[in-house]
Amino acid sequence: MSWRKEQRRAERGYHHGNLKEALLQAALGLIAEKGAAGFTFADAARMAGVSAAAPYRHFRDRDELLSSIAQRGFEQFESRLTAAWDDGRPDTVTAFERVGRAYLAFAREEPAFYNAMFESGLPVDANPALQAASERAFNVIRAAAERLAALAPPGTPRPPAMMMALHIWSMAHGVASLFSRGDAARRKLPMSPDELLEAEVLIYLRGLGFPTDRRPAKSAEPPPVPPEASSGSGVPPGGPWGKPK
Amino acid sequence: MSWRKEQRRAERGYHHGNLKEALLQAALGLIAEKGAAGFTFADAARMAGVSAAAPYRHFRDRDELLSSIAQRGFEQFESRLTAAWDDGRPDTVTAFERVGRAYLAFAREEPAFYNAMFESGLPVDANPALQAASERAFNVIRAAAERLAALAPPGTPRPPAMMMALHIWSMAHGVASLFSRGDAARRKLPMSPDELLEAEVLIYLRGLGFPTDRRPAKSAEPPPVPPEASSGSGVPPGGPWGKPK
DNA sequence: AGCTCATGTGAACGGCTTTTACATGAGCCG
DNA sequence: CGGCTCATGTAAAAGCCGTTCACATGAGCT
Repeated sequence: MSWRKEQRRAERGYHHGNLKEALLQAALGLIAEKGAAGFTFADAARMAGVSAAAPYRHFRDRDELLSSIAQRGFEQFESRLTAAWDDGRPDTVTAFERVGRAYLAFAREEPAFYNAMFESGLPVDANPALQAASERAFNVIRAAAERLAALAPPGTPRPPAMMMALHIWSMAHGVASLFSRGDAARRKLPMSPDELLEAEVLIYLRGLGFPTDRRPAKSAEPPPVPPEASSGSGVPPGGPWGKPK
Repeated sequence: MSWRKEQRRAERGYHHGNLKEALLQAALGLIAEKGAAGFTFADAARMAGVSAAAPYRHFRDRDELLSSIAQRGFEQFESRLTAAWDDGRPDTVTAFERVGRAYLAFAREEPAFYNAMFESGLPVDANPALQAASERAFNVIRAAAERLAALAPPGTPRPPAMMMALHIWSMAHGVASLFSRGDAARRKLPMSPDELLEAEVLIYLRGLGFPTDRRPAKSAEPPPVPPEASSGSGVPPGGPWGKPK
């Protein structure tokens, strides 16, 4: 009856060799399936082929495993946002919107990370490393907002970059957690979450006085790269939303 | 040692008399304290002074209790949003922003409900009654957006009300779940969550072409009520954000 | 070859969820 | 009033999980 476990053991020996990593991977899969709440320490151990007590050699407790995953998640998140931002190329507004799409893409493609980071209820502030990682990710948005704010049309008061960053973050997180994940994604929407967020951001930027109908703006921005005939996903003609019937 | 339980029993008799309600209240308190994930069926039973098996006479399982709470939450939510909207008085934009503040206020003041509704991970779509309640609440925002959209400045394409409603919802939910609750509220922000959301909505509405500097707009809106010298929390002079230094 | 210590095991404790058989007593019926 | 019935409660038990502890194993160093 227990030949399974014995065989497992025979295959890999008494010592696993890479248990910590195996546990992280197992947990990632389980969280993606059943959410951080449904994820079980014992299940991860089973999946790695070790006893229920083994994980305690690598993580103080279940929460520490979760924190480790959230930590990695923030790091990957930061890296993806940074890549999307691409230092503002080919122009600030285009790059800014690409960051928004990257946010949603991450939430969709890495549900386990996203869950651990934002929906697991673990106290980010209680863990300095975690908090720092979270802050580094946010700083990508913040830096992008900074560049954008610097381009504010002359004559109008310049919007605080920090505020813009918080606004953008809240929009992206709102769309992701309400419409882009799990079964909530099944709400019938008139448009895809990506389109929804893109329109939202465009309208917001327009509210700040940024020209958004054509990119790059014909304003004072020095194009770091010759503008390509970009953006198959750019603004549809007639504004950020489809043409009204 | 067990005089406690015996005494409890002596006080209220073998039958509790109102266990279902007592369990709901207990659960509400527990969820507010420890989150939906940390909430325990057994704990609620203990708090109500009954055995661990008693709750099963009133709820199929732990999830059904959670669903009941979410259901009530959506109902109260709807009622509070409806009150805040007040049928668009004294003017549409003012009322619209009041709905935004009511959203945040609900998230802050009823953390247990909000948690059960949006953060407990229970499948809203799987429960028709729950889904319907959720939809009714959203419809308040949707109706408000409808009224607002009808006031779109002439000459510009009229924004779809559904899209506006989804945008506003995502902003409110984003701000609430990132900045307005639990320990995440401790992120040092340059402004309160309420101010943050208010500015976000105002900038967004401006992006749609709505005049937001003074309310009621001097546009075509027929004021249903003589405009009061309202809004101690209205737009500060100089735009939706504070004056830039 | 032998020692040591990181890593893994099994057993055990307490707590939770859920089921089952049984107990209680409130409300109804004659 | 006496007795029946059934909703509502209880205790006990099975199965799972998290966590701890004493003990086993074997990889790597000397």
